[in-house]
Amino acid sequence: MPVRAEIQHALIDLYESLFARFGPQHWWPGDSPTEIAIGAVLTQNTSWSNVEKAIANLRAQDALDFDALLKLGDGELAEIIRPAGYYNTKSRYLKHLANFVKTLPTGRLDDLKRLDLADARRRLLAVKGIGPETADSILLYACDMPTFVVDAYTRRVLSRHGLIEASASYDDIKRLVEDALPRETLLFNEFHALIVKLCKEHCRTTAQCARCPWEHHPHDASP
DNA sequence: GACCAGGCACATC
DNA sequence: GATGTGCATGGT
Repeated sequence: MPVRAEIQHALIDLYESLFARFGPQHWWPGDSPTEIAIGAVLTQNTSWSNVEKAIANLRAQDALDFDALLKLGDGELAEIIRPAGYYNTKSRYLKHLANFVKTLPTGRLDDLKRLDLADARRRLLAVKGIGPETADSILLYACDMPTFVVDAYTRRVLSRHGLIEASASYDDIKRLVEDALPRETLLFNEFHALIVKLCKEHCRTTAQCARCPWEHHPHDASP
C-alpha cells in the first residue's frame, strides 16, 4: 500500500533535519561484522554502556569471534558477558548465532550478502534469540543490506511525530519507512543511527524524549 | 529504592 | 493474533 504523501514528506523532512543537525553517524559502533552481530544480541533490552563492558570482556578473553565463543562453556560465556544482563539467556543466544554462522558456505556472516535479502532475513529469524530487530541490525549494519531497523527509539520518535499509531507493529513501521524512502543501505543506516542520536544526546531521558519538541526547533544549536 | 534500557521466546487465552 | 511473563545488569 502506498504511503500517504503527507507522511512520506514528514519522514523525509525528519531525516533531512536530523542529518543537518547531527551529521553522518557512520554506524554501527563496532569494527567487524562479527562484533556488530554480537553487540546486536547483547543490546537486547539493555543499555549500550552495559554492552560495551561485556564486549570489552569478550575482547580481553580473545572471544570476540564465533569459533572462540563456541569453545567456551555455557557458564563461562555467561560470566564473561554478565554486565550486559540476561547473561544466561544471551549466552545461549550467542551460541545459536555462532552455530548458524558456521553452517554458512564459508562460515562467515558475509555469506548472507550473497542471498536475497528476504531469504537472509528468514534464515536469521529462524535462529533462537534472533528476533526482527536483531536480524535487521545484523543485516543492515554487519552485512550492508538495505533493511530498516525498528527499535524502541524508532518507535518513540515516529510516534512522537505523529507518523505511526501507538498500535503499529514492527512490520508496519518497517514497511512504512521502506516504502516512503529510497531503499538504500546508507540511508537506512544513517536514519536509524540519527534517531538513536536524537534520543540519546538531544532528549537524554525517556520522559523528555516522549515529549521532544524536535519539530519546533529543528535547527537549535546548529552553526 | 524505584525505574529504565537499542528484545525475545514461550505460555495462555 | 493479542496479551502476559521471565530474563538481570548498571546508571539515574
